[in-house]
Amino acid sequence: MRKTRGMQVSPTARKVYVATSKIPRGRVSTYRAIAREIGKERAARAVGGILRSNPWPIKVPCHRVVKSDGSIGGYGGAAGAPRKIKLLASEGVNVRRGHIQDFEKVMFAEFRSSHSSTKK
DNA sequence: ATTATGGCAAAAC
DNA sequence: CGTTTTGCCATAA
Repeated sequence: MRKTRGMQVSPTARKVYVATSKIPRGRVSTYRAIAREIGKERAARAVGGILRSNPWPIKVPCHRVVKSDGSIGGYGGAAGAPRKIKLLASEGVNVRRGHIQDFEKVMFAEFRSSHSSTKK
């Protein structure tokens, strides 16, 4: 993502937004997967909090982030869920009874280019 | 600095 | 499957 003049977020938040932006259209990822990607495996909850105050609702597709059990998760307030479902549906991801259909197939977690960087 | 609060998760029932 | 703990971490107040 390009740097936005005058807008600054904490380093953690920045990583979250960057990772989220990598989720392709028609796929979804999870709060936990993102937490792992940013190097804080147990910060799934914090990731949710960060996405909640997403400064770039369009550039950062926070609607593509769901819970690790495939259930829909939140979006905006309690009234946001239906909106999230609709957005996903418009990208080809369907939701039934509160969870993502074929979750395992649309799940995305390969943020880093596949060449395993086992060490750094 | 300290406390409270979540767009969560895993385990225990 | 569902609900209830318990743990975790970044924010907001």
